[in-house]
Amino acid sequence: MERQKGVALWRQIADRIRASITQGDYDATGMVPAETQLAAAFGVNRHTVRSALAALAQEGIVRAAQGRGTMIVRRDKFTFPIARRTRFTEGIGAQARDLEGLLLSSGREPASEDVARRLKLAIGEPVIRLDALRKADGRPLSRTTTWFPAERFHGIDVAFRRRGSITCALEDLGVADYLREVTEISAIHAEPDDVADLALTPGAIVLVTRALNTDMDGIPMQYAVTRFPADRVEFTITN
Amino acid sequence: MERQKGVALWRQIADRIRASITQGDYDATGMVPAETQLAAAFGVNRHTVRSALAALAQEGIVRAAQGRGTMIVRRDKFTFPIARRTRFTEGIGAQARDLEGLLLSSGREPASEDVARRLKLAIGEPVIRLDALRKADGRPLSRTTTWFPAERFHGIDVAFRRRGSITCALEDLGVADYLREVTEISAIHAEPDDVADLALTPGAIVLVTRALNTDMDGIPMQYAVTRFPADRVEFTITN
DNA sequence: CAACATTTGTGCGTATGTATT
DNA sequence: GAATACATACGCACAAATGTT
Repeated sequence: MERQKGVALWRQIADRIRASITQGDYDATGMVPAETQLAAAFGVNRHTVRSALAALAQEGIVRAAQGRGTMIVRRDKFTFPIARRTRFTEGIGAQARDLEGLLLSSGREPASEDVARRLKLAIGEPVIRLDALRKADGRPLSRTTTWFPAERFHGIDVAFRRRGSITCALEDLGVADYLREVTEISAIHAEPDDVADLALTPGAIVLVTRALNTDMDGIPMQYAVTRFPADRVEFTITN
Repeated sequence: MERQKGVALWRQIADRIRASITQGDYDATGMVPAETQLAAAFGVNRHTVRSALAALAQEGIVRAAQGRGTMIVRRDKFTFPIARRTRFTEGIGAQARDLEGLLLSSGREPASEDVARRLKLAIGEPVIRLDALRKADGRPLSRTTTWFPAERFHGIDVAFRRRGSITCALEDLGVADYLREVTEISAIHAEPDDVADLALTPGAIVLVTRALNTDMDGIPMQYAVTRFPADRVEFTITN
């Protein structure tokens, strides 16, 4: 391996491996050669190859598995539409064969500063919190924490557990329709909880949405913070 | 350092340093202690500390500088509104003291498959491409590549260079108003170009928007792919 | 200006642990 | 169980950047 001036060896190697992957050199096996082989091929120490592979893993291009090797990752994304009538289940609907919504936990709690501000409640007023995980074709697709004013939406947790969908649960509570008022989107690195819940690798990207839904009269109804694995989801806003 | 079963040492150390940072232990200097000091404090090898710091750097919490140390990063985000009338300059407007738009390069070229589809042109029809960098208060805020149908928008490159804003440039070409038809949002790890253009570190997150603007008659006018540093920007969609 | 100490960056060698085949 | 392959951790050495003397 020739040393380019000023560019670390492991970076050069990462670039070359990335190029080989996109060029399809490893398509036969779908795997990158073993670290020892790469080290020999490039004439560097195995640690140097590991630095390169770590960078690629962090980019989500490859995924190393202890004892098996380093696999090349290829997956396409779900498109999640964001509009005035945003519905999770309908939105993803046709893109997956199988959708499920799991209620992880729920509870009644006093509204935090953030939740109170969004739902236009006083701080400390009771809200119902739902923690839900949504899966598409068996793979985690989102992790939502959502809050409802407690008095108006008593029983929403039971309804959600039964129906597996917020929209359906709200129907059961007599809410025929609702609107998405505002959505905030940001992106961060996966935190330990995300790694666990969304089956991500540390360093993966999580898209975070903060959404406020109102009833047809414009009264705040639901505030939801949802975390999506960025390698499996993208958003579409149609105006 | 006690070894927890099944959790790598460097992860435990990363968690402890992160906790110390959020707790404000290092606020006096705004820096993390030197690697050798941390290694001694935790009773581990310097490489182990480096793994931990690398993870934190990758999360954007710290930033290491050769010869100086590892600084704690603290910054807040610009909010970029996405709506039917989305205008970059107006959108960021009040949030920055100083906004500038730089034309990096421009040219006339045949429409690629992607560009042609979005602009509803035939593949190969001439389009004008603009590469622009936007800065807020001297810091790169976005990197846009945008395409216009060549015949209708002849001279847009000159106009943009003069005005530093797409909206103003379009005004000069007689386009008083336009609408955002659709916006796609995804998030990826920074690529080498992003690192250079947006002054990011490798491993940072880039928010990518793909937007189609039409004129008031709904005719596709501009297709833009914009890359934002995720640590400096978030999006708001108001329905 | 030069010399020096400090601090992070890179790379190699070695050893051991752990998961998979 | 044995072989293979990735994961973690330590130790050493030197390079490169920075700040100080």
